[in-house]
Amino acid sequence: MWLNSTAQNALRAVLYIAEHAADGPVRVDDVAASLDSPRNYLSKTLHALARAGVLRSTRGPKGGFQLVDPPDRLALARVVRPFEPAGERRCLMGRATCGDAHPCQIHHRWSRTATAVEDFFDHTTVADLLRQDRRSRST
Amino acid sequence: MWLNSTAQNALRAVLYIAEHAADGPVRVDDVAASLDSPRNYLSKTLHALARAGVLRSTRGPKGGFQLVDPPDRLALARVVRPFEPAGERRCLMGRATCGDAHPCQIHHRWSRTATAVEDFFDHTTVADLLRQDRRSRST
DNA sequence: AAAATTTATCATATAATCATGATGTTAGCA
DNA sequence: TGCTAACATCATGATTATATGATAAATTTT
Repeated sequence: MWLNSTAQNALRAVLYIAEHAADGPVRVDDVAASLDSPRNYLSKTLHALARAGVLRSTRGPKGGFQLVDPPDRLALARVVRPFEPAGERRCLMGRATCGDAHPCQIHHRWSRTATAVEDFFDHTTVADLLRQDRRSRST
Repeated sequence: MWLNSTAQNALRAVLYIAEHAADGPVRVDDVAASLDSPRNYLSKTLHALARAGVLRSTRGPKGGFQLVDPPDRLALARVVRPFEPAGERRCLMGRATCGDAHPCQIHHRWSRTATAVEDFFDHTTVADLLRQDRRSRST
């Protein structure tokens, strides 16, 4: 499960930036090297996060990317959402009409699980990632 | 969330076949018409389910697809698994090394949610879909 | 003002997913 | 045997996701 690779990179990049926040703006090249991820593609990804209000970018020497909000105010949902397909529906079987009003056969049962996942992304913050025991960290 | 469209079609197709099991084998053309899904692509999908032991196909007149097992013995996981990317890992951020031994920063927290999703697919059966109130059914 | 550093963007390439149309293969039946 | 109904498969195309390389634009430093 089940994030696409762009969203996964976004999470890892934001985490890296948060970890290095003390040193000022973090350059794309540093993030890319750390994640072993293609530079220009990552640049596009970070730019998308800037448009989404998650990161702030500054150009020129000493430039780079910074978090807009403190880590405990940054839910993972905000990092991940810009990379989800546009009008994604929640129906397990992809029925266009499915919803609380016209539920498909599995709607209610699936809703409980789907809500659990959404809650995870809404209530887990970047601060939760930073709090982890450093011994179990890997880049 | 967030099955790819092939897996969604597979679920809908299996459900349709289960609903029409009494009439004998169900033809691809009937399933395709009911789902408004491309015939040949669906054929490939159903064939994959046959290879996976979920469906049995018979050719020639009066042929079509049937469930191999009764609906209450058919977990959604079996229907969906053939259409998941091959060696999918469970790490939220896609780290190759992440696991119970070398957990990433979010591993334990995410594991609880991921397990809930896996349990849903393992323990929900096609029979659960058939049991639904017919008034709330839509094809 | 010029040079250096850094993000932004464009054009293009590659791979995977999704889809279509044509043709092959199997099985029942007259 | 030959016809027909049905699944199986092949060749190809379209779309989207992922990636690369070149260039533009902005900012700081000298």
